[in-house]
Amino acid sequence: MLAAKEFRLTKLVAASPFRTREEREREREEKREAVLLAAVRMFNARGYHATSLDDVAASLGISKPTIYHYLGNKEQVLVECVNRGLAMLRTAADEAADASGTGFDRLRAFLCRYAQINMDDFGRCVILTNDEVLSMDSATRFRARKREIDAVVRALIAEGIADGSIAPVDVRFASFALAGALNWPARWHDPDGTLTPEQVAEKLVDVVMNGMAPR
Amino acid sequence: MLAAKEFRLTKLVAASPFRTREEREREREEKREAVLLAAVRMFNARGYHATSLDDVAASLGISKPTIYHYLGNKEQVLVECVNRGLAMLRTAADEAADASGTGFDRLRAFLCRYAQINMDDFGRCVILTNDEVLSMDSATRFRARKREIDAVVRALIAEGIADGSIAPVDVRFASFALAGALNWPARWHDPDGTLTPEQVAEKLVDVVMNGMAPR
DNA sequence: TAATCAATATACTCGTGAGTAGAGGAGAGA
DNA sequence: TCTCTCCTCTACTCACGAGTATATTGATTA
Repeated sequence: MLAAKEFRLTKLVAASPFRTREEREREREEKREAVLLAAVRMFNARGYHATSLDDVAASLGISKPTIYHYLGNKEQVLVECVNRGLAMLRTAADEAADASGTGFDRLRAFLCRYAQINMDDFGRCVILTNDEVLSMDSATRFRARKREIDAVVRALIAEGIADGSIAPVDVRFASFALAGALNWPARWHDPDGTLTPEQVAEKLVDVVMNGMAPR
Repeated sequence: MLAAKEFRLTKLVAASPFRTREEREREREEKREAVLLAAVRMFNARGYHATSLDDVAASLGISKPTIYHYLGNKEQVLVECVNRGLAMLRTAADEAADASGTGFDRLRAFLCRYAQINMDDFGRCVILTNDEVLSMDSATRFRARKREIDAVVRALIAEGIADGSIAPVDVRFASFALAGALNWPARWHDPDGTLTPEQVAEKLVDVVMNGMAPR
């Protein structure tokens, strides 16, 4: 069995319709991910309540029970989507915490990444999902994970104030203002537009870091 | 008839259960407004789709057909709510356009008012309502009215840049960033919290106008 | 080769919520 | 007093969408 798989891996034979256990598991994963991607795009475009799993299934050319074969229920579909977005944010936050440089520079770098994630399919979903649509349980976990990200922003601001690279602003309100400014693209950014998420992020972060007042 | 009303207006008699035509019309208006207020609060708290008109009616101690007696359908309820919010914004925008002072000062004053409106019941509704929930027709009008407000923000920024009171920022992205930062309280502000909308608005505007960089 | 399992479909159930039909009661006006 | 209009209700209809029961097919395993 192992020999057969090794042989096939050498690509000496055409792709076989017979799958090994790993291949089947990988395919299952791929299908699950495809369902989530199709779902998150429709959730983002039309809203969670306005999107039926029949619609999602149709967009993939499958039927609703197939979705239920891969995911427990509609809420779990949404939860998996926001979890992917939250995971990206978490990674970015961890990198910011480990980075070196002034508070200002580290905050700036993190915010750029944060804004970019908010223009990703799964990242947008984190912003567009209101916790009222979730069950109490999921909503609690969701809020907790968002709070973790916010805590990192506040820590970075505080560090910047401590090292003198950031003006002595009100940390709480600064984090609210930054979050709002950088979450907003989740609602207006057009992925087909001329500007890439990187460019949009850069420009927004410039404005919010420097403010309006001439210096 | 007129004499009877005049007599009653002198408050020489106790309030009568018999209504004049004007009183009846005013009462009808009041009831309509009460429906809208109850509806917008539930829409804001639980989302438009998740709120049934049965719920709204129950919160007023009436039945659903009574709501239909005052308003055409569910979408019209929502449209009337956002129109009230948009009207407040429009008024604030007109005042800003007529005000005197530097671009910076006028922008600052307008943004404070803008942020406060976003913490009002009807103002929040403007932010929380995604145009996908509206019919194409209503959505088009909605977007157009929001664009008018945005145009005022951009004009104020441009004037500020012209008169030197505002740094030469990218007008488009500055307006996006400001809008995002000041719209966000619609999602997190707690009306029962310790800070009034005025205080919140003031603090947020401070942060976004001055930025993070030490000056 | 028989039994099993994975993937998918069709065709349901069932609850919910928008919107309506129609009745009743109460004040206004003739 | 009779009628009209306004307000409100109870009791529906109807569509939609979440979730399920069950059949089928093809591959896997014993």
